[in-house]
Parts: sequence; C-alpha cells; structure tokens
Amino acid sequence: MQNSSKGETSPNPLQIHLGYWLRLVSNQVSGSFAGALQERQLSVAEWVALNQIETHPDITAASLADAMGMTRGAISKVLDKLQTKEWLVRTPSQHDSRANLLALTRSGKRLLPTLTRIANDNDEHFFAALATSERRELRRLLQKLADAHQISTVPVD
Amino acid sequence: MQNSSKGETSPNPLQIHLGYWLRLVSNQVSGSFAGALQERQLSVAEWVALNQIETHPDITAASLADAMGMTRGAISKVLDKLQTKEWLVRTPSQHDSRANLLALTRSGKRLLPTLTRIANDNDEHFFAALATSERRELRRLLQKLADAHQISTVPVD
DNA sequence: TATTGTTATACTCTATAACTATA
DNA sequence: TATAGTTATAGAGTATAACAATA
Repeated sequence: MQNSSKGETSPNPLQIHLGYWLRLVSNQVSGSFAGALQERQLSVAEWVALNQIETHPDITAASLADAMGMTRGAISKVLDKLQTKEWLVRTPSQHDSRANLLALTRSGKRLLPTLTRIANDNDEHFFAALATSERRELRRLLQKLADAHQISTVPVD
Repeated sequence: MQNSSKGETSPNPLQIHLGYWLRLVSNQVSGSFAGALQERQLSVAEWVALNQIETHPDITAASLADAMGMTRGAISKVLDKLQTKEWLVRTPSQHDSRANLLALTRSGKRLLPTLTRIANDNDEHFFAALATSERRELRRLLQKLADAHQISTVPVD
C-alpha cells in the first residue's frame, strides 16, 4: 500500500516507470546527504574529490575530471575551494611541469573519517527499512545495471 | 565483476554505500531521459508538470508546487514556458479569482502520448538488463523505501 | 601542434523576498 | 491579515571557449 492509502486522488502515470521510483528514492538519499555536508560548508562534488584524491594519490586534475564526469574548468573551481580550506595541495609534476599532482593535506586527511561517518550514517539510516538480504539484493540489482550499461563516472550530485 | 574487471587501480570507498549505486544508476536513467526531452526543447520539470496537470485537471499552481516540491516562483516560470508553447491555459477560478485553474490545451494533450513513449522507451531500454522478476523485485524494494520514508513529492530532475 | 590547467563568460535552475490582487 | 500568483534579484553549479605555459 505504498501510495494508495490516504487522500490520494488519482494514480500518477509516472509511477509506471522504474526510473521514477529510482529517482524518487535516490533524490531523498542524496538530498539528505548533501544537506548534512552543507552544514559543514561542503558540496557533494568536494566530498567526492576528497575521496578520489585519497584513493588515487598524485592524481592529476584531468584524470579527476574524467573520473567525476566534469569539465576541467569545473574541476578547477572545486579544487580551488578545497585548497582555500587547506585540505588540498597542488604540486607541479617533476615529469611534466604543466601537470599538478593532487594530494590531501594533513588537515584534509584528518577530515575524511568524519565525513565518512556522515555518509555511513546517512546510508544506514535510509536503508534500515530493508532487511539485510533485501539490501544485498538491491545492491546486486543496481550493480548489474551499472555493469550492463558500463557506467563508470562517479556521481557528484 | 561489476567494477574489478579491467584497468581499475584501487577500489572506490564510496562504493560501500547503497546510496552510491542508487545515484550512479539513477543519474544515468534520468540523464538520458532529460537528454531525450532536451532534443524537443523540454525540461523534466515541464514534463512532470504536463503529467500532473493531465492527471489532476484544474489543479492550482500552489498545489502543483507542493506536489513537485518546488516554490511557487519556480513553478510560475515552468508554467510560463508551457504557456508560451501553447500547451497550457490558465483560467481564473470562479470561486476564487486569485487562483488560476491549470489545464492542457488540445495541443498539449496531443503531445503527451509522444512524450510518454519517450519515457517508456527510456525505461525499457535501461531496465532490459534485468529479468522480469528482477524488475519486479527492484520496484518492490524501491517502493518499500519510499513508503518507509513517506516520500511524496514527485522528482523533477 | 597537442595537452594541462586556469580564467572569463554565459546559461540554467532554483530559492528568497517584495509585490499586487483578492479573500 | 492571510493567500494566490508573479516578478525581481541573487546564488549555485556547470559548460564553453579563450588563454598561458609546457610538451
């Protein structure tokens, strides 16, 4: 009885699409996470960039832009913000002085566990409505779709 | 082997979150649908508004704003665009002359089946990777989450 | 010539708030 | 006073394209 319980007038024809339900739920999860980050003056793109740099030390801005599905101009601004907050340093590469190698500062590294906990809490709070086996099945189905469509860029919103 | 097949360096810690996979997949589905609409100079918000007005004839702008989770100012602009394209008429209410009753024009009604087909094709193309039983299970899980969190506003992006 | 990265510019989308008209 | 709707303004986020430095 997910949408026919109280006061509903007519069914919404958009609901026939799986994409509708996917977006409905995804917007809620991502929206509440974005809100939690915003309380710390941080965007989702900044959070993803911090993670990518942590995972791929000395990555370049161009590679990061590719991984995040953003233009270099857009990435440049995200990196500016992280640098202003002193969570990031850009070091010119020895091999190619056009390129900057990206790395987290001590302060940036110290921040990550806190942000990770926010992300974990958000995820756990939201998916607590599902049983463990259901969460496992949902993950399997989503990964199957991601695999079938060869989706590789990390979502940044 | 959804993400460990070729050329991957290190696993992405973001992938532990179900919300990550949800967003990854949802962005792809919604992004390709938005692109298809854009070829017809139409935004997702316009498409949703057209559908809501079709489903709830003589709805007011205020109710529509609530249903779509947008402000009245934002809805007003969406309605302006639909009216410019002559898919929508705003008729002052008999009972309350402040309120406008929203209705589709003949041209707007004629347009909807075409847009619905685009939406159907998009959905079918994307979820063809799943078996019928898997699609059914995915829908059940998503609706269970929507129900548990009482999500009622229609996604418009 | 091609590539890395930054910057200038413009555009889209939306919220906030001021406003008009009506209740 | 409160509500329906519009409009003016501002902000966030991103793409495009021009640019400088280096390869």
